[in-house]
Amino acid sequence: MNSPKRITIVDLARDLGLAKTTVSDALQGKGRVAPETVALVRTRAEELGYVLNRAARSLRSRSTGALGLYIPPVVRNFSFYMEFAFGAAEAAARAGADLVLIARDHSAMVEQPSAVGGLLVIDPLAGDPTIQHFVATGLDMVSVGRLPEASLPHHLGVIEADHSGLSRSVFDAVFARGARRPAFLGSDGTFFSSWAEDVAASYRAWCAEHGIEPLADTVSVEADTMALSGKVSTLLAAGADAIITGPQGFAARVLPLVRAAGKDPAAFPLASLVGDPSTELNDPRIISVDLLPRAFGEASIRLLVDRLGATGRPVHRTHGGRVVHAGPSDTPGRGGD
Amino acid sequence: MNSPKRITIVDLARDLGLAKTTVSDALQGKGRVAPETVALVRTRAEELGYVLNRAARSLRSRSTGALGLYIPPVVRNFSFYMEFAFGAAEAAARAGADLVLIARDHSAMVEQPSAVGGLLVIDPLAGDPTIQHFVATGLDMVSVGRLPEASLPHHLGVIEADHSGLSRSVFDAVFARGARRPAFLGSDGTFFSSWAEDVAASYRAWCAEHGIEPLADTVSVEADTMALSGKVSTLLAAGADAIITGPQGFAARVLPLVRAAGKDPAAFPLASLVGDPSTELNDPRIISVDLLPRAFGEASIRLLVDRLGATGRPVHRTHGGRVVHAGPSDTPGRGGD
DNA sequence: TTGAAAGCGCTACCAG
DNA sequence: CTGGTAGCGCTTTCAA
Repeated sequence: MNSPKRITIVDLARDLGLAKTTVSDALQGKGRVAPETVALVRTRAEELGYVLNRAARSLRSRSTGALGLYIPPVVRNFSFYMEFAFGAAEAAARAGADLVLIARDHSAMVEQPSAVGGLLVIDPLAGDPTIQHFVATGLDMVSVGRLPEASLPHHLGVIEADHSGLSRSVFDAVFARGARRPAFLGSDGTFFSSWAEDVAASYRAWCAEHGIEPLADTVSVEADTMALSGKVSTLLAAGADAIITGPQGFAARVLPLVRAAGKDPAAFPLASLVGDPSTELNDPRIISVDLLPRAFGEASIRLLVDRLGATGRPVHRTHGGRVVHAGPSDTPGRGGD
Repeated sequence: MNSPKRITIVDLARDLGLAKTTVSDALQGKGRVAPETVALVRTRAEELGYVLNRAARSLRSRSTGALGLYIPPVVRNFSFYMEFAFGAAEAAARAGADLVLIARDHSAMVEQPSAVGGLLVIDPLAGDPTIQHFVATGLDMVSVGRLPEASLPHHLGVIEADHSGLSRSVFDAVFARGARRPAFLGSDGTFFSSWAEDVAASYRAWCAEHGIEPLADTVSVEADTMALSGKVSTLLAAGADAIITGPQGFAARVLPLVRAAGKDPAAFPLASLVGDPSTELNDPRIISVDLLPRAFGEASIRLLVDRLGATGRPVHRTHGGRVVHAGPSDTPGRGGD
């Protein structure tokens, strides 16, 4: 009933009358072996059902065929991150690696670190102990969004969407629909990321350019309807005639609140800076940014793979996104690097 | 700029004047060491920035702190699987393991198998070469849905939702809304799973009980609108006065097609047996089954963890789900095992 | 083109 | 309670 004992390269070598070095080289096509020998070894390996022992390989060669993805706990439920993760898994597969979803907390990682050869950290919170741990480990990493720390060893790259440009397009669209006092509802310190910074700064700059007095507030990404409702009331009382929300899905949740407050949704523009596919991207009543999370995940892994083992200052890349209006006038995003 | 050389237990042992065995035992609390020694070793380890080498541990102890999740390529984009995966990652974390998303194809796995200690395979297609590979490897595994093969070594458990019961509730609901010729549109061979079997069988049985002539057809889970439209036309022409769809999201896609065919959606019940959160679960026009994918993922990992290393026939567990009507009369599902 | 030896860092096993 | 020895399966390095 149990594994009948797994076959090793030593077994293969004995069986073939070769040295285990030769077998090893033949199996991974290390060049020094005669083509016929390679064929012979491979055939026999298949016959005997040989499978490589990854642990042994890793131990000796200090390389693991896996890449890690760390998503901060607060936001793991957002569909943006799920789609991102699946895009990343796909890209990792193309690079011959598995993708490890790292969800354990810091303490557990000390006793049993993840066996990954490179790490993608997405929207990292300042001082997140898990990330500190990875840094201490000396793991090569690429961040999605800028890190709170100015400079970190082994931080090899940054990839981000053009949040300033995209949110600006949204503000313009809201303005074009007649809003003259658009309010901004961003995320608070429970989820601080460079994205949140960019978007808030972009709002202030846009207001300044249009001679509009900013009307901004923040909520927790974990806010319940009660909390959200309070914020919305305050903004409306202050004279908001449009609301642009930051965290994914919040615009859709604000919609009924606005209606309940007696506003006509048709005359009250609503926008989401991270469109939720389930509730926002297909809703004609909401202007939203589609960050193309799947492609984002793929591009991020590509950057990580490109930079693995490299040194020097972090490389910077930009990922595209697009603004989705109700009408047919979608604004294509700027992409590539 | 590079890692200043990672510290090992030998370094620690030398530093402390102890044997490396003692250090090893102390670090993992193997009981035989004096409490003070344990404290001493742990403190010093932290000071020196020691991190365990997972490869070495795995090699020696034949255990990896990671569990794998394999999702067939055809369906990876369905949000059901994404939510499932994140639930699984969370549960794995609680068990002290990482979750590896396995997306590589068979050929790549031979040269570089995934370093996992147990595997979750979900809705496996008959003859999927990747799964065959895992079986050959002798990896402990649990399947979500029954396997096409009758009996497989190391297949330690099966977990599934009560698809027959849930779909029956849906048929009843459709009937209650007045439909007398409800058609069923299931998935075809591009995605064969025990779920598809159960649901189709359940439909036929229900029809027989109600003296209704079955009206069923199948589509590819990858069907485009054109293909879907053709199927819908055929069903309507055959006299369908309601449509129940199998694959996630198909009911929402059928909705506009039905309207285009001149049917009044209000009088034409539409149902989804795997509700899509983005388009179906919140739509009052569609009756749908919420399989609670996140909790499903968690329960699946728990089963895997429970059964790791065990032997014998596969254990069977049931996961709950619920039917979501437009009204307030949701049917709670049966859960647990 | 091939082989032999050494050793990656850790844990299992058996002495003390 | 602690230490020594062996060895997991592989790749690296060097010699033939």
